Parts: sequence; C-alpha cells; structure tokens
Amino acid sequence: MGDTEPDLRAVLPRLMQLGNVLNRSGLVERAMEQAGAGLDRPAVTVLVMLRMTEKPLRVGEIAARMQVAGPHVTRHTHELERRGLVRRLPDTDDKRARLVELTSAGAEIADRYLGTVLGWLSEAMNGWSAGDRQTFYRLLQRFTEDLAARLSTIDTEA
Amino acid sequence: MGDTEPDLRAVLPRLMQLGNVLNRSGLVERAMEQAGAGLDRPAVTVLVMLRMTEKPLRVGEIAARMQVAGPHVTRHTHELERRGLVRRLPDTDDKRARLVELTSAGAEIADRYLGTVLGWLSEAMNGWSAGDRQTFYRLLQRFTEDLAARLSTIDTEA
DNA sequence: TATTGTTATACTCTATAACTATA
DNA sequence: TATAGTTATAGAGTATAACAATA
Repeated sequence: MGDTEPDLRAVLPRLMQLGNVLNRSGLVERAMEQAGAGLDRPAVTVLVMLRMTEKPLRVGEIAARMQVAGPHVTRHTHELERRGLVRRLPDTDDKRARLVELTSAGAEIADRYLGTVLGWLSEAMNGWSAGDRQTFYRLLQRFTEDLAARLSTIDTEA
Repeated sequence: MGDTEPDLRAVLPRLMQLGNVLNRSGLVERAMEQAGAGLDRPAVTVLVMLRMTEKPLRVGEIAARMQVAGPHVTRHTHELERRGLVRRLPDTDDKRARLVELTSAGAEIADRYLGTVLGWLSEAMNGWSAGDRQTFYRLLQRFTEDLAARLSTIDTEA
C-alpha cells in the first residue's frame, strides 16, 4: 500500500463535499418543487429510475438498483400509485411478482424533474470547454466504477 | 439553457451512483470498523473534520461545515466526549461558546480511519496514470464548486 | 435584543422480522 | 423448501421549537 499521495488526501474533502451536495443540499427537493409534485426523495428516485429504464420493473429489481431493502420500495410504490404516477401490473411469467409501470402522468413529472436537474447541471458547467466536459464524464465514470469495484472486495478480505 | 446534451444526460446516473457509493455503501462504517472504534457516521465526520482542520472548532462552526443544525452536533460531540475522543474547552473570547478539541486518542482514531479510506481510494485508482489523476482531481474540484455555486443561487430566483 | 449552545421532541429514510402467496 | 412481495416495527440521522447563558 505505502504512502497515500498528498494529492489524494486533498481530494477527500472534495468527495465529501460532492456527496453532501448530491444528498443533503436540497437539490432533489427543490427540483421536485419545480416539477410540481410534492414527492419525497425515495419516491422521486423510483420515478426517475422507471423513466430512464423505459420499461416496467419488478419491485425486487427496483430495490436492487436502489440498493435498499424490499419493504422500502413497497411503501413508496404504494404512495406513487395513490397519486396515479405508477401502475402495478401482474407479472404473467411469475404470479408472485408485480411489475411497476409509469403512468403518463408519472412520466411527465419525471421528465420535468429531469429537465430541471439537467438544466442546473448544464448551467453549472456553462464555462466548461467541450474537451473538459468529455474528460470529466469519462474520468468520473471510471472513478465510480473503480471505487465500487474496490469496495466490493473489502468484505471478502477479512 | 437550451437542450441538455445527451452526454450530460448519460452522466446523471454516474453522479447518482457515486452519491450512493459515498453515502450508502457502508464505506464509512467499514473503515471505522478497521479503525477500531464503534462510532457512527456523524461522529466520524466530526472527528475527521477536527483532524483535517488541525485546530479546535466551535460547535456552531462544526455545524456550519457539516451543513447540519446545531443540536445534531451537540449530541454527537457529547458522545465523542464520553469516549474520550474530544475535549470541550471554554472559549475565552466568548463565554457563550465552547471549543471542541481532539484528544490524542481521538487524533489516533481519526488517523487510522483516514489511512484506511485513503488506502482504498489509492488502490481503486491503482491503474490510473499520473496525468489522469491530476486531471480528475482538478475537474472534480471545479465541478463540485460550480455545482454548489449554481445551486446556491436557486433560492434567490423564485 | 441577538447569538451560542443545549434539551426535548418529531420527522424522514431505511433495515429487520414475521407473514402470505406462489414457485 | 425457496422466492416475491407485503405488513409491522424499530433504528439512525437530522430538523424545529423552546430555553439558558452570555453578548
């Protein structure tokens, strides 16, 4: 392992700050407000996931992608259904399972939400050159993947 | 504003994934385990902040940097004090305030924690060239700053 | 009168356990 | 017997309100 370079040490506060901005800055809540539906964070996450996936998902699949336990998804899916933003269909292949599908109202809200967030991101990067953008997107993806891969091996080390 | 480029749209899931890895992957908990103290997340945050700042901080200052409300800091500072990891000193300049200072035991735990996390980061980026590292650090910092700046102006837009 | 920090309380997000229906 | 989802319950993290001491 050896020493950790000073640069890496300097980047740690940045990562923590970014984590804060992403999770605790009210970004989601404010974008949701602009989108005009008073949904809470987990419900928004479900809605956006369904929109970006572009197909109905099973409850367990949603839970796995969100990395949360099943009951969490059940509750918020019910909330979304009460508001008419998703539909729950029987899975013809497996009668134990339920497919969760966006309604057109749900898709509309997801689109407004995504538009707002992407607009903010776009404006934040207004002064960026095309090259810097490309580079950042590429390195961000690589970093996220490498970090997730490293963390996934920790438990098997003992 | 205009259209959001497809690239930006593609990067959104990456950001969400990174937020998940940073906040919900158990990274903090597992590093804390390795560091040998059974502290919870907010307590670790306080400890690390004091260590990286390298000087005693007032309760209000800690709360501001963590972007949390005051009582949250009070509670976790008390927990840290019970364990002998911080000391609470009177602020001679302002008798209303308290300074929170690391003990040597607290500094030791913070160092072990930081060493573990930085080690994981370093290993995750094992295959990275020096140039890519530098570029990533620079762009990450810029992105975080630009995004925080953009979000800070949202409320004043109405 | 405003500010620092504390105490008490409540809300959001998420996990675990126990259960039902199907496989 | 194992799996998909649900219901009920509990815990962690954080906010708000009310208050004390000092400015």
